[in-house]
Amino acid sequence: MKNGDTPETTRSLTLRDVSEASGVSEMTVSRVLRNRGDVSKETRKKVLDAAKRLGYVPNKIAGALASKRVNLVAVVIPSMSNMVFPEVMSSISAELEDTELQPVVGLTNYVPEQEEKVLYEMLSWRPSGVIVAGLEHTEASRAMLRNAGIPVVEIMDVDGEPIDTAVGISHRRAGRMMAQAILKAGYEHIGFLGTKMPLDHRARKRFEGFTEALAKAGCEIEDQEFYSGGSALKKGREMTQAMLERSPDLDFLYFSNDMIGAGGLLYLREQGIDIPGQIGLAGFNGVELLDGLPQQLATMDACRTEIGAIAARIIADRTSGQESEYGKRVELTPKIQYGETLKR
Amino acid sequence: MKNGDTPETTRSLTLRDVSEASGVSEMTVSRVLRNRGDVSKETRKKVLDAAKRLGYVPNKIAGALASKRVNLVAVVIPSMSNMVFPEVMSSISAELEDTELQPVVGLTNYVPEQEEKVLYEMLSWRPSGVIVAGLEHTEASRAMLRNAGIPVVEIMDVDGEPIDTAVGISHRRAGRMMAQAILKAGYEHIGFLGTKMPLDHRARKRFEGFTEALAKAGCEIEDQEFYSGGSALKKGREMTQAMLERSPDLDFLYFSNDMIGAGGLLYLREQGIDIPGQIGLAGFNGVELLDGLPQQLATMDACRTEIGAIAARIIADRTSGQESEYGKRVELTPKIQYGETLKR
DNA sequence: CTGAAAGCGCTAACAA
DNA sequence: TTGTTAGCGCTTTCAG
Repeated sequence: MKNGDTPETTRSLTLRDVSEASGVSEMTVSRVLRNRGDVSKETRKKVLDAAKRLGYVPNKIAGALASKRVNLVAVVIPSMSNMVFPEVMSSISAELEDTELQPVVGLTNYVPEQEEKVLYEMLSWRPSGVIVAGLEHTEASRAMLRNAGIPVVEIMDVDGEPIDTAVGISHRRAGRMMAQAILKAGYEHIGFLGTKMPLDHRARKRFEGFTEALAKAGCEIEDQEFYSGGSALKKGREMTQAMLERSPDLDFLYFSNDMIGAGGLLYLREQGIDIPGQIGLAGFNGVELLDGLPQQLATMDACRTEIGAIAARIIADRTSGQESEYGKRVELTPKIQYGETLKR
Repeated sequence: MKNGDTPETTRSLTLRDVSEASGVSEMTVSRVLRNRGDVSKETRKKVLDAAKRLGYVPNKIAGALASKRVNLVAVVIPSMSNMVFPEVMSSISAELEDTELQPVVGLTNYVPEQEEKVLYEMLSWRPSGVIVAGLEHTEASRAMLRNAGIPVVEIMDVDGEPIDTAVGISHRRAGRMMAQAILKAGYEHIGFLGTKMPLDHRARKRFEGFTEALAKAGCEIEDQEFYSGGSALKKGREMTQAMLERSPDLDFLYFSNDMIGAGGLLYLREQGIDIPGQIGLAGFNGVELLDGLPQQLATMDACRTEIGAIAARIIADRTSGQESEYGKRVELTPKIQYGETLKR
C-alpha cells in the first residue's frame, strides 16, 4: 500500500482489487455494488469506501457474460440529418430513463444492406430488444431479427407485415387524408415536390396514398419534382419557382416535408402571391420549427414522440416480463394541422 | 438433424454449435469468422456454410471479454435537440466508417451529474476511447476519464485545460471576433439575445468574449434577453420584438444561435426595417438551414464537421497504435460569414 | 449474512 | 493448418 492509491498501470481494476482492498470476498463486493441480497451495514460501507477510493468501475462486459443480461436496446434508424430521427431518439431515451435499459443507435443511411450489417453488429452485443425504423428489410435482416429471441419493434410505419410488433402511422393513409383535405378545400391543380429517395418507403407510401385518393376523385397530379441533397429550405424555394414557371396554373403544392414547404412558402410570399387563396401549401411532419414562420404551414403530425415512447415502453415491459398493454400493431392517427396555408 | 435448421429455443447459438455442425474445432471456427490466421479453403467454406445455415451471430460480449478489446467509442453530448450535436455525431460516424470502431452515444442534458453517470455507465463497457463535449466536468468525471487508460478527446471547445486532448474552437475568441466585426462595421448600440442556460459553457464563453471585446472599445451591451424552451424561430421573433419596443435605439442584435437569429430576421423584415442598414444582425453556428432565408444571416461557422472528424481520427489513430498527427490541443478557427445582415 | 466453486462464450498462447 | 488448454471478470448456485 505504500505507493499510494493511484494505479499507474493501464490495467483496469477488478472486483478482486476491491475485494482485497476491503478485506471482503469478491462475491460480497459484487453484491454490494449491485444492491443485491442482504449485506450488513458495515461490510457494505467497507466495500463502498474501497471502491470509491480506488476509483473502481465495474466491467459490464464480464457482468453481461456471466449473467446473460445486457441492458441495451438497439435503435436502428436511417440517419441523424433528418430532424425526425434525433427526435424519436430523444423520446426513446426519455422513456427508458427510469429503467435499466440504455438505447444504442445504429445508422443505415437508408441502405438495406447497411441496415443488415448494422443489425448483425448490434445483435452480436445481445441487446434486450431492438427498435428499427420501417417495415422493409432484407430477408436476412428479418431472419436475424426473428431468431434473435428478443422483442423487436418496427417504428414509424404500419403499412406492412411486422416481424414482431409495429408502432407508427399509416403513411398511405396520411397521404390520402391530405389529398382529401386539399380537394375538399376546392383546389384542383396540384403539384407535388419531394425528395429523390427511392429507398424512403414512408415517403413513397405517402405519395402513393396521395395520388390514389386524388385518382378516386378523378384528379391527377399535374406536375412533380424531386430533389436530393443541399439545404432543404433553399431547395424548396428553387423547386417552387421552377415548378410555377413551368406550370403556372397550379393552385396547390404538396411538399413531402416541412422544410421544403417552408422554402416554398417564403418564396411565394416574396412574389406577393396570396396564400392560401391563390395557391395553397402543405408539408409533412409537423416540425416545431414551423412556429415562427410568417405564416403557419399546413402539415400533418407524424406522431414521432409518441411512437418513440410507445416503442420504448413495449421493449421495457416485455423485458421485465410484464404483459404489455399494446398489441402487435399500434397505429397512431396523424392529424392535419391546417395552419394558414390550406383553406378549410 | 431431422427437425430442421430453425432453432426453436430462445438460447442463442454458440461457436460450439457451429463447430459441431461443421465438424471443425471451435478454435478454427473462431478463426474463420474473424479472418484470422491461415485456414484452408475447404474448412473455411464448411464453417461459413454452417454458420450461415444456422444463422449464427457471434457473441461480442464473450469475444470482448476474452480478447480485452472492445471496438466502441463512447460519445457523450448534451442533447439531440440542438441540431449541432446530431451533426457532429454524423461526422464521427462517417470518419469511423472504415475502421473497426463504432460510436455509442450518451446524453447529458447539460447536467454535470448526469454526465458523470453516463460516463460511468459507458466506461463500464470498457470502450476504446471517449469523445466528450466540452471541457467542464465534475471532478469525479475527470478522475474517471484520467484513470480509464484510454484516449479521451474533449470537443467543441478549447478554452480550458483538457484531460487528454481537446479539439474545437475558442468560443471566447469567436465572441471577440464577432464583436470586432460589428464595431468595425460602425454599429454602436448593441443588444444580445440568447438562451437561458447557465450550464452551456460555450455560449457563456462566447458572451464573455463578446462583451470583453466591446468593453475594450469602450462599448457596452445596451440590452439583453434570454429564453428557454419552445420553438427557437418563434422565440427569436418574440424576443426581437420585445427588445426593440424596449430599446428602440439599438442598431445591432447579436443572437446566440442561428435559429433565433432567423426568427429575428423574419420579424424585422416584416416590419419593413432595413437590414443591415438600420439594424444589423448576426447569429452563431452556420447551420445549413440558413441557405434559403430571404436574406442570408451573418453567422460564424463552429467547424462542427471538422471537429467530429478530427476527434474520431485521433481516437482511431491512437487505438491502432499509430502516432497521431494531432497534438494535445487542436484549435480550429471559425470564420465570420457576413451574409447580408452585417455591413462590412 | 458470507463465501467457494463453476462457468458464461469466446480468444491468446501454445502444442501438434 | 488445426486443436488444446487456460483463462478474461463477473454472477449463479449452493453451502456454510
